Amino acid sequence: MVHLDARRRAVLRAVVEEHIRSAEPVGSEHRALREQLGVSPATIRSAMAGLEEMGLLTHPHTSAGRVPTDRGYRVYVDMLLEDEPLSQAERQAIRRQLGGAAETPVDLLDQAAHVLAAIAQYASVVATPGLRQQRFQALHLLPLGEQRALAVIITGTGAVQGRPITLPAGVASDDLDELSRVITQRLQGSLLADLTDERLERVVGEASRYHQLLEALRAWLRRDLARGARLRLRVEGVRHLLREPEFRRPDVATTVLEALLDEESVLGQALAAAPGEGVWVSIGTENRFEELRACSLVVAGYRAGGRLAGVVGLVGPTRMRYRRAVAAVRYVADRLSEVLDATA
Amino acid sequence: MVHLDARRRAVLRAVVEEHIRSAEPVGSEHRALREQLGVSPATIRSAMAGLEEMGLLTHPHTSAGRVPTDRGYRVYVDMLLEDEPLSQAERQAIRRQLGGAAETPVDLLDQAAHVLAAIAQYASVVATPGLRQQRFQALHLLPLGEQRALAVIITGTGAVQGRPITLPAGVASDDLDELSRVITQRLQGSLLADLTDERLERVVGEASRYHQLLEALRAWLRRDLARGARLRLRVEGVRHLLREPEFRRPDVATTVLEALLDEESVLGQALAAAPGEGVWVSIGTENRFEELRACSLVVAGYRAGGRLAGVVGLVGPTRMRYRRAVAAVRYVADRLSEVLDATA
DNA sequence: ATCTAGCACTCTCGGGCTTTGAGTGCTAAC
DNA sequence: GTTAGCACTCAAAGCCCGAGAGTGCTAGAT
Repeated sequence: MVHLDARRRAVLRAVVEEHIRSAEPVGSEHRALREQLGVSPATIRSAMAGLEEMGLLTHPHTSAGRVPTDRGYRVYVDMLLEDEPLSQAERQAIRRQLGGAAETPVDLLDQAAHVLAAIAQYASVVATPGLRQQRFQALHLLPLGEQRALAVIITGTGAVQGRPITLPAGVASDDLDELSRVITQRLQGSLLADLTDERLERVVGEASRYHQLLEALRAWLRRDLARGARLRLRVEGVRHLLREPEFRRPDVATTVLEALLDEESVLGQALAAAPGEGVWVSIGTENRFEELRACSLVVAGYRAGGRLAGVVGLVGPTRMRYRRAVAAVRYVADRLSEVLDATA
Repeated sequence: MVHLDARRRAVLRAVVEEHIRSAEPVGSEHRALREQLGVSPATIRSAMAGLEEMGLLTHPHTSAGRVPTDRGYRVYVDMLLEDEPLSQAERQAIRRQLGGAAETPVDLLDQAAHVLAAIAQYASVVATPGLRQQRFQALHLLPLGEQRALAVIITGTGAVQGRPITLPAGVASDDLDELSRVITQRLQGSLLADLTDERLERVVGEASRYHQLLEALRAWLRRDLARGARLRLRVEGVRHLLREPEFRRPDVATTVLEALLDEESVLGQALAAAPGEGVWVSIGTENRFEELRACSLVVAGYRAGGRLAGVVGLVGPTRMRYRRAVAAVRYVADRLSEVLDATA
């Protein structure tokens, strides 16, 4: 942990906040700075020089003002960040969006992404849990013509997943209902991730004639497990990023947008680094991925059915309005948990 | 319809194709042009002057070469476009992606978007039909605790849509199965768009105690109808656009990306203008929406279950490789129709 | 009648120059 | 420890100019 005397602390905070506001390097004679700190430019200069020595500020070139480094933002976020509660109107807007009509969970998460992007004016992302993170509620095998059926899994959160499967020879349509009922009864409440091969095997007895059918189900789940690492991501409000001056350089914009839109695995894995508790901030080069080095993430988990279900967050430039971002993410995550925990 | 003599025709084609290749204004002394046309620059110049007069070419400034106008591209596409069949390898790649494992329709469309973007190197978009465009296959009401049920609609293409609804007082869990069966039987095969209020009403008898439940179903469908205009869109390969020189200007890029990503309704409505048959090309200012004036769309419909189900297409700069784009879109749409028509 | 060559003209682009001014670091006085 | 003064540095902006690309026009060749 870095130690800062009161003066440097004040200077760091002022520089960071002013830079966040203006997007320009901040000089020692800057008006807002002088007013806020009430000391002479020379004094500010010496503090700045110290902060630069510590690696918290930097200089684009000799005659420019100071700009926070990623480490500078880190210290700011860790030590100097004050809460900036959302306005009453904003809270209401969020609650209205999320508390509205009983939607499907997917709709709800879409709306969360939407409102978060709108309020924070950055790109938002919601990672919805893969199948395996959810609890098995029921399986329904629905006849779908000759030798084919639609397998529908319903999860604890009310999500519905269907997939057509081919029936083994010798399984009639009439068996499907019975089979559905048996499987549902036996597996209800299990985490889908826990449905290992053996577990499924035991459900209907080993040498059963349903073997082939179970195999299909298993393949389905396994496939979903494989893509489980990269959760399903919903990204919204990308337009806000393009307004930020740091993303006006086309190469930077391209890199970031690729990471957000086309290579979802990058963002997904970056999000996976978030701890379960609280609001997590990852700044610039702290991100595991090169592509996100111009960005910061502000992320929080949300809960459904009493368990951590996914994460919701913001992506912005490192020069991000962390106060607002943290407040918005926290509020949305909390509301989301409230709604989802209630319905599960 | 514009009339062009052979010379102008050849010059227009050469200019358009060279500009597409190089992204630069094309001068009358341009090497490729002279070689291709085999006449002197002066001759080319006079043809160009004529084409400019007709509004098919333009001049960024006095001493620059010519650039096609939107109308120029239009004439090129309508009169001068030759087929450029995809390579064997590309066809195979597309077929592999689309013919693979029996996926859910949604997965299939995602893959179509993916492979199309990869092959054409532009952004791709796939519009999947709204619920109402599909045929009703079955309804299942699945108990979901106290007074609540999950209504699952299965459509002809095997798509699954679920939504929790609240049961009217006096409807027990046991009734649900029976009710599901009745509704399924009566409605099977109907187009969801045709499920009008009266139609639903008749299904279980008028003053029925299921009234409230039907009301919920109806609301669901109606809601989907409302959002039916904007189909569900899957956009991929946006990164390719950012590589194009015309999208390097941040304001242009912002406008286009907003239209593609955040304001799906814009793209959706633009796509809705596509006719059902063949490959449709919409160039720059021909697009209904201001935001897309820097873009061209190349779009074709695909069929499922014997009916037009949705559209698939590309979004690129007006300086687009139309030959490739048209070939790729046509091929993907055809393969998609093949697969979807087969499984429906 | 069409094409070509020649030529004067226009206008953008890029390089190199200078000026400007913001911001710094240092030193010495308070 | 703080402040004022001052010389120094360096990017950004403006400016000028030459180079070069491309044009349109006209007169002559085919």
